Amino acid sequence: MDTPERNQIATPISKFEDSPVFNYINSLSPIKPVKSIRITQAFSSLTFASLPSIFTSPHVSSFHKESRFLRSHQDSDPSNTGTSCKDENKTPTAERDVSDAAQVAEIESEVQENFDILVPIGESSGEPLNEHQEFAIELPQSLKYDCGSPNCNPTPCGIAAACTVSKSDAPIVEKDFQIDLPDGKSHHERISQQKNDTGCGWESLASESTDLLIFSSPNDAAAFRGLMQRSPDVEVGCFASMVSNFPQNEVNDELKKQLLYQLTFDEQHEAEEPSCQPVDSSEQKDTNSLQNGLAISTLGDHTGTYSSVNMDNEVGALIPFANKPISDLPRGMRRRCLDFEMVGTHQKSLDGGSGGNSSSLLKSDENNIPKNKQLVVVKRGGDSTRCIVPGIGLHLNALTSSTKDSRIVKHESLLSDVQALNVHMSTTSLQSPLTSQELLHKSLTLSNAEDMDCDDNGLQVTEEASQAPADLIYEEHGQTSPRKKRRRMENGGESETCKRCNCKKSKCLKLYCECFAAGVYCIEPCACQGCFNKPIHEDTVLATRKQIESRNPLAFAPKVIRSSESASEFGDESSKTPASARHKRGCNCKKSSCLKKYCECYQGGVGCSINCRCEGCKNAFGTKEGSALRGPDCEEEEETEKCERNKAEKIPWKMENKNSDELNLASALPSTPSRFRRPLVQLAFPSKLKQPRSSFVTIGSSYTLPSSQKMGKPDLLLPPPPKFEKLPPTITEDEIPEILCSSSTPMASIKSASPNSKRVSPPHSDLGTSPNLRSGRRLILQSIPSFPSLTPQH
DNA sequence: GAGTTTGAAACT
DNA sequence: CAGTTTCAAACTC
Repeated sequence: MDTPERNQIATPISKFEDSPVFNYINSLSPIKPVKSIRITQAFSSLTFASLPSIFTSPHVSSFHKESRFLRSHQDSDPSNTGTSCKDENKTPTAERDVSDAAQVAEIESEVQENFDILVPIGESSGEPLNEHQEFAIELPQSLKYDCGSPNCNPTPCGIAAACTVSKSDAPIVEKDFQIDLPDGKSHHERISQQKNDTGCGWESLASESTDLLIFSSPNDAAAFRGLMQRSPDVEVGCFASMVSNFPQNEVNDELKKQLLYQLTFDEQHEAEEPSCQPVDSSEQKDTNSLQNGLAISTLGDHTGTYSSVNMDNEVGALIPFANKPISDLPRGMRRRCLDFEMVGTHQKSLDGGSGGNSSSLLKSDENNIPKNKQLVVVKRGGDSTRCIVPGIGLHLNALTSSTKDSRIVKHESLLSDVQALNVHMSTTSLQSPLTSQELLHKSLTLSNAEDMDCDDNGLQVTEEASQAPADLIYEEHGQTSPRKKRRRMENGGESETCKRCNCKKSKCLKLYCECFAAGVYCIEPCACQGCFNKPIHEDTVLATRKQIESRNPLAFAPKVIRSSESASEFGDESSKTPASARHKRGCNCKKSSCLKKYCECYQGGVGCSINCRCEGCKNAFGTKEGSALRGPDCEEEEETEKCERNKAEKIPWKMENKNSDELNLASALPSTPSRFRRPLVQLAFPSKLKQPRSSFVTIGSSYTLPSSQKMGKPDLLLPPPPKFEKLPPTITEDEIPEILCSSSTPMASIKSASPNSKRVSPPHSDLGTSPNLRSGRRLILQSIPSFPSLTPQH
């Protein structure tokens, strides 16, 4: 789609330049390096991205596609994998190549280390070729990123592409790529590709995942050009990918070195056109298809790589990202979430054998990697563990409210956050590799650190909000029963994250299923039986969804809406009581008096309204009678008072949370990643907002939990808060129509929303230090389709 | 952890 | 649209 890629990560280029590797390369190359300028770019690209549906499905389901890709790729190109290496070793020339490759590999690894890029080194510490192969997968992504980012200097990418294509003997498919030359000029380059092997790569990329080629069209690129600044990270990634490829490609050392050098600086606008030439000369035969094929699958992983760069080198690097408009980030991440979640989940299982599995894109070998560089092992396993996090916002928010208490986060929440991010990414072409990566990387890094805490579940989540919003460590060690997790979440207060259903008969294809209702795939932790709500059954899920929507278009729409103005401003909101939000359809409680979570209103943290048909309503957030008697205006006030009274007795936590949350949001969001996360949450919010259950939380909902809750110690005085102690996911009424009406395409939705400029933050706008949470959130709501669109996004 | 309660979702 | 059934979460013990 149109998603521009951004690299928000401020790459430590300077560091790179200072590194021995750099010097070495520099010495080899006639080109004189210019001191790189560190660019912090605000990520606005996301804003443009279309809102992806939670279900990555039709369009997205990058995961599936990726998987397919990998499979096909492998099948078609067996030589690319380990076999190729063996063959090379057998031949004399191969030896030389191998040695060269090894040398290059060394360099590469060093370079990468310098960049703190996560690399799949693990298995192949002794096998340069393998390592390279693994690296090779990055190339496609690099291309993607470069191409994707408007400002990004595509040269490297262009080169890479050219290389890939140049040697193909097979029939080729021509594609137009816009390449920005170092001199700043852009022109179209016709790149031919192999149709057979490569075809799967580029073509697939183009056709199947429009995401990958974000700016395949010049127009798009131009459109976004102003918005985004190319980030060094991207370049780095490209660079790394390129380098990795060389050995495989049997590129001669000189060329390799030169290329590396050029690539490195290309981004800095110092690259020279000649850089492409080496590529031409280089021989890329086998790797083309592989690289291309992997490209899609690796996206998620890549993200991680980039993030890692930021994370390791600079905590502050994340900031730029954080500053980006909320709407932007989440989206981008969504798509990737799927991949990432896998990463996080599988980390532990790396040893197990990701091995030949195409799924294992990134592997890190601790031995090979410097301490501070945590290897992220990404194992792309089957569909099993994908957790789409419904409530990223919550988690993130919770995380952001850094405190020791917050530190221990249920990894579930973290996962969910990450996943949610991934989901966004996956659904939208826009990806902010950093976000997902950051999370993962951070989590990984932290996991090593002493800070980690282990959950009952075995998931390890560590959060350091104080340091960086993105500092989240999550690791899944084991699984626990859904109930346990749920409990945890409740206790911890971050529980909204991942939904874990326990469906036995519905196959998770009905609204009974919380996961399905939330628009997320079931994940490993779910205890569901005969679950079809998995990426592998994407078609089924989508079809079912459509069917349900056909019956009830609002089936997946948020159930709780916030009264129009309330949300506009933090201050306002903080003063408002839950009553300002209402359950759209109302509840039908008869025995629970709307005082238990059986009641959707209560669960959602909102008062009952005239729409409710409840009997004996005693909703602590506002009774039906109360709302009926008073007008909306009075209602709020009265309810507020009422609520306060009630809360004091029954559910103080709610008010407290809300107020504090919002306040915190106002104060804390700016600095924390949560800002953008919130939007994500909403975006991610599936049509159905079961707040308590889903992790999706409306902005302000869960910013700060009482420390006790965070710690997992609910206030004793209070009744068990609804799952979302935070605010229930709510959306303003005026927003709802937009959301519902909003087309699946983000751009369109944005456009429609943007007229209400107050709410929408310009994509390019730099939130900077003072992000406007509201705007971000609003933007999300408006732009995001209530439910993941069933129709593929183009 | 098993069983019960509850109300939404689904079905008729 | 109303009544009934099914379902899974919420709750209780």
